[in-house]
Amino acid sequence: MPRAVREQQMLDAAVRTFGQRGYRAASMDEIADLAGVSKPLVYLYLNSKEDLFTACIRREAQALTAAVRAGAHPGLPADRQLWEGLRAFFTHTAQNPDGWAVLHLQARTHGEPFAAEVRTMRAEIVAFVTQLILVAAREAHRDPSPAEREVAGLAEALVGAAESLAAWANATPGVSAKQAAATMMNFAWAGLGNLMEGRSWAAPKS
Amino acid sequence: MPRAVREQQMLDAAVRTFGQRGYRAASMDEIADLAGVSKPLVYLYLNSKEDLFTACIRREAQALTAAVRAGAHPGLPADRQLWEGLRAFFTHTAQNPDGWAVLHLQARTHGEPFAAEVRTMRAEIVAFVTQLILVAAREAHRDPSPAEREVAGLAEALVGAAESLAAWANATPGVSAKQAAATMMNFAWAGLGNLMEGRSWAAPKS
Amino acid sequence: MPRAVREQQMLDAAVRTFGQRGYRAASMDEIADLAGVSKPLVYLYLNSKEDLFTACIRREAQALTAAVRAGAHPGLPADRQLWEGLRAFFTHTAQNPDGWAVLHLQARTHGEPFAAEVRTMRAEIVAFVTQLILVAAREAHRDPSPAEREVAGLAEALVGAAESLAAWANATPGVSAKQAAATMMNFAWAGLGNLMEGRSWAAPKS
Amino acid sequence: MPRAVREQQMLDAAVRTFGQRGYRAASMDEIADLAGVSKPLVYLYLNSKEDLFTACIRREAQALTAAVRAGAHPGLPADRQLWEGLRAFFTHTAQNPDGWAVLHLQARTHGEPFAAEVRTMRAEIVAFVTQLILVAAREAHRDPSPAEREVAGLAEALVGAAESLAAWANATPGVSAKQAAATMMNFAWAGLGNLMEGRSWAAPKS
DNA sequence: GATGAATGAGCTTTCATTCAT
DNA sequence: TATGAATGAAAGCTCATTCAT
Repeated sequence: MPRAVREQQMLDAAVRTFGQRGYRAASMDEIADLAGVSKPLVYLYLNSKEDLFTACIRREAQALTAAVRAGAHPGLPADRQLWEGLRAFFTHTAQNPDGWAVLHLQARTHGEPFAAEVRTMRAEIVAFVTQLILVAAREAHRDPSPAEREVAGLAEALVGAAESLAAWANATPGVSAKQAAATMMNFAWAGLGNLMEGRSWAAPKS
Repeated sequence: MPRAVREQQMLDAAVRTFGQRGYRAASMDEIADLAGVSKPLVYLYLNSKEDLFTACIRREAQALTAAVRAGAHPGLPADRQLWEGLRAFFTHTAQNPDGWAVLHLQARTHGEPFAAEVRTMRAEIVAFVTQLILVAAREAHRDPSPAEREVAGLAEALVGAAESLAAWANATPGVSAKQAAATMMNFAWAGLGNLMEGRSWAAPKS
Repeated sequence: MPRAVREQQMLDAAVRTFGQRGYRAASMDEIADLAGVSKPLVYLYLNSKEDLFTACIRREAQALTAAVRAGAHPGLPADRQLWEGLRAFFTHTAQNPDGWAVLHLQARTHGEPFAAEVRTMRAEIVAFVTQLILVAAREAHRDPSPAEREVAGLAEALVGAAESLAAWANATPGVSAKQAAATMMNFAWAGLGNLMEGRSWAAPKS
Repeated sequence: MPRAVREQQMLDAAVRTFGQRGYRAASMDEIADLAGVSKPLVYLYLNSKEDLFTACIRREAQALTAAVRAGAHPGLPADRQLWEGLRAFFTHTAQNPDGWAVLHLQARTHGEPFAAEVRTMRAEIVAFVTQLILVAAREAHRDPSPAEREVAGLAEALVGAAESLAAWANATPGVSAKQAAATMMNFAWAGLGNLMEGRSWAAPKS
């Protein structure tokens, strides 16, 4: 059996095991068994548990960002792009729960080589959202364009809200990807709209 | 040294170790060392690694919800309550990064006895926010009051956004708890305001 | 509470725990708890686990040999003495199962300081039986008296058979001490009787 | 080195260690050392200390019963079968003192998973002896055949006596298996002979 | 006379990793 | 390309034992 195929089988088994058991609790034995190969072969192809986990994170991160970008076509208006991106995100996470668990839970929880990997992916998504917000600001002829830090914070909040809703949608029966995306839009777009118009909530002086 | 004091020392050490290393990677040896006691004493007082971790989660969850509730005084108008609750939340998480890591990352990542513990706490906070939204709807004389599922989704999104911002604020130098709270309010309040007035973003057909 | 009384309570607890759990599996914690005292007191009175176990063995050995000797009055004819000794033996072991477990199982199984203690007791009983056999030989005017080694072997066999029957009687409902003793007499006395008369089973050559 | 061979080496080491130290006092470290392998290999092949001990018991029980049955050929008259069985028994126990210690002392002393294993083997031997006694009764044209419970008790006593003599023969220099068997026959056969003829020792009315 | 507080040492078990083939 | 055989290192947990009071 060709190496590339075997490797994908191993990564499949690893994502499933890491996603369900966690990085430390997953054993190379179990992964090799699930992949239907012997342990030395896993080491031959993927070097070490650390490298294997990193490979899982990379593959799943790639798949997720690809899905989101594929949803949001550059030509559309900003709100439509956001809407499509969110739908793609919720759909992908619902269909790849183990991959999502690896990215959202496991990779961030197990320290440095891995957290960085996820930060990179997350930064990419946050950058995508940020740019969307700036496009929207331009579309609304907002002048001057909003402060960078403010936009960064909003993008973070938006992504965090989406992540949280993904978990909620997965756990709550009867909530579809589309509904989750609609909730996100309702929640976020108005707040962003206010930003466009330069209004903001007035913090009390306390 | 009296038992109660020692127990708190142990919990301090455990929260720090679990927060930084994760549940599996943290060793009882390291925790005992950090607490300045021998391992058997940790077992004598706290029974097992599992029980110790659970005790950490409970203590930190209690502290966090107490802080949030102490911030939001029931007499105030809803937006003010939300604002104060958010400030308390960001302040607490900034001051207890290890405790926050235990609750937000570790406890959710390491399976069933622990995840349930955090779900309980999170449900409490989500319920608190939900009720705040409903109060706001009443204050705005919204009629009929919004659908339960819709409110639940928004509360989830709001809490998720706040969790995400907490991590961002901790990691980004120069972002204060107050600023994080302001970002949250800007992000969320207008969206909620739209909800109050019955408006919503129109999802495209497809 | 006077020391002597406390000590007996501790020995009671220890015999029970050692008898049921075994020497290694019994923990000083459990013994102290069962005795209703704190662990340091057990050490103050009985020094160490080894000494405590030895004290248990001695007390139970003493009680058992005393019971057997009390049954067999020196004045009676030899068969009657044997009969009474056996009855006393089966009665005592049935009434003190934990003590009997300590002597018969635990003490012999856990190596040298302890096995010697039981060998001493057993030697005493074997000597008693041996002497009984010799008395019987004299009563039967057997001349010359039987070889020492032969008698020793028979006594060993008799004691072993009795020990085995004790376990069987304890485990089989409806078998009384008296019935066990009768079985022993039927089994043993005739064999001994043959010995008295100088007859023996002819081993085939080969 | 092939697995089957290694496993036997491990069992050899384990029988020796368990026989001399006892189940609890024997450490897996010592067993692995004595077998000339590392500890993980012992676990890989034999699972756990409990399983290892059980495997020892089973192997030794099998070997002992096989030896006894191989000695007593079904065609012979009952007394001759008994004689040969006893010789085989004493020979085997003398040649495998550690295995005999495992069966006779350790397995019975350390509680339930193990004691049952030995009870099974012992029941098999007692059944064999019982059947021998019944055959003898038939050979002697005894009518009616003796009561079941009586025979069971006698078989228990006989086996117990043999077990005890085995220990004695092992501990007393200069006592051969043949001599031990002769002592047993002298002790037991006459008693059984009385049984055959319906005679019994008359218990005093107390 | 009695105990709460504390520990050094040791145990069973698991796991990532590597040879030799 | 693929694996059966093997291990160093470490982790969770328990226990007999001792102070200080």
